[in-house]
Amino acid sequence: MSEVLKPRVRFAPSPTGYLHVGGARTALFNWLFARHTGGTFILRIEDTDFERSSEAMVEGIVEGMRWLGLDWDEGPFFQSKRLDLYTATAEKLIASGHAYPCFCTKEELEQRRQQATAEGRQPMYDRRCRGLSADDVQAKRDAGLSSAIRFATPLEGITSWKDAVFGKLGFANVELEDFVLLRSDGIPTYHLSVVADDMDMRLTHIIRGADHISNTPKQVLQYQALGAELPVFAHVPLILGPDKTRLSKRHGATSVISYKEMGIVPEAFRNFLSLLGWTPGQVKDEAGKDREIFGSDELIQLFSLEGISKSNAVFDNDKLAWFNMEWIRKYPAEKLLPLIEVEWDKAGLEPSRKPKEILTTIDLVKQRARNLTDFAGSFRAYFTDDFSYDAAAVTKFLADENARSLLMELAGRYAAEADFTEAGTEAVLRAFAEEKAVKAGVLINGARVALTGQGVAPSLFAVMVALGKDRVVTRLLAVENAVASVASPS
RNA sequence: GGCGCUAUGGUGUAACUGGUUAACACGUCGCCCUCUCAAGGCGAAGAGUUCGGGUUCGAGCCCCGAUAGCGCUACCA
Repeated sequence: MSEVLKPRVRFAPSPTGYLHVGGARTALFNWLFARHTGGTFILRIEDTDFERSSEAMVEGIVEGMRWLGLDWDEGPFFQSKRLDLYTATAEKLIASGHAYPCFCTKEELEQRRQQATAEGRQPMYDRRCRGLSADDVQAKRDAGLSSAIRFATPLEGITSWKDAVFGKLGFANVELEDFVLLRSDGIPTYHLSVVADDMDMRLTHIIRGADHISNTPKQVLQYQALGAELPVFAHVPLILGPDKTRLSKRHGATSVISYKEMGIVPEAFRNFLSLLGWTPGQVKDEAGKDREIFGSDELIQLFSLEGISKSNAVFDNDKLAWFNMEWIRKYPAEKLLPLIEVEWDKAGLEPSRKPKEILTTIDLVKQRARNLTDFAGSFRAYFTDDFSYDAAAVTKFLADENARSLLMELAGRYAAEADFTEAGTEAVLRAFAEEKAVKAGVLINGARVALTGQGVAPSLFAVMVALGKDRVVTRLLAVENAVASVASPS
């Protein structure tokens, strides 16, 4: 009978927008909790607001979750297909005297609300339909009036629960209005559908944004009215923008997918998000300092509700950039390649290199990548012969005609060089510089631009080996093209 | 306005059940390395824990008050 109860949790977005970072973090925490405890993670789409919900948004959410590697065990369930459950739940509530029909129209309600605020009163529903007798109700029904169903909140007392993050939380019942469960068109409101579903899906823990704290008492009341056991509520603090207001479009990218498009690697985003409002405590590295780079297995192992913080957190792009850099460097080239290929496609780049060369080259340049788009941008010349020169770099390092002719001459030396290794190529260049009585730096910097089109690159000789002898010779000989392309921009 | 929550450097966090000069990471600045730029190494600045009271031998941790920020205040979710 009493098998060990495995936690059941859910992520329940409403498809009224793409998966935004706040939602993603909630999903992540639920997922981490489920995986840590060996529980079940359910995806439920809260699409009872037909006006604002759309199929495309559902796909956007799913895409975002897949990108982050958040897989679910059950669902997706759609509330729009479970309406019978909600009406049945509402009827139970009516039968037990916990809910009642309300015939006030939206317009009447709105008008009373405005009047109340104008007179300085609380704009709360005045419960005028709560006292309707069975005859009154029948009479209105006969007159063809439609009704919403409201919950009859207790007129006194306190509704409280123990939140896993915030501790004991409570609201005076007088502050709670007789909220609507079922709209007059029979569609449930959020208040009803969440608890009906959470109960039906036997959820044990409700991990969600702290913006839901205020309507938790409305849900607790329904659990009590239905005689159901309360799940554990865990409210997660919100994510704010740099100006400490709730993160929104004003702050720039807010959808998870836009971070993918910016060249962020999923591990980096997940790692960053996990540490926003949660901490595993002190996890030391070999040097005894706190570590923050965690892969998903480690996050799963470390995650616990106790580590969730109570205060809101600011989304810091700089820190995300740092995680991204760390993770790109950590990725083996084989794993990076498919992600890079997406960037190449977008940039119309077709690598003119052999697959094996590509992998070693990725390993060389990933050390200084800040995001995936770099591989199709400033690293372009490493993968294709179809690249252009950076004007500033050409002006800075290839302005001297003499240097350019030396580079062309140097090409000849390389063509004849048998030992095309880092040490070999360096020896050739330094000997050549000495012979011509020029500084090696001049040739090195010039060669870098000729070979990569950029003023910034890894160590020149490592670049040479990565590109291979033929390419090095060809590109050095083509050094005048660099100057020409910059002088007469197409 | 009402109700609720929160409050540690610029940012994210740490600080065992109150007990050394409040720690770590990102960011910032400087130095080193060097063929460029990152990275890396070394170092520095930056909070006396929102403010004011109180309890205590002792408070970032407990209590009270203030302030600020955020959330909710819909027949949205």
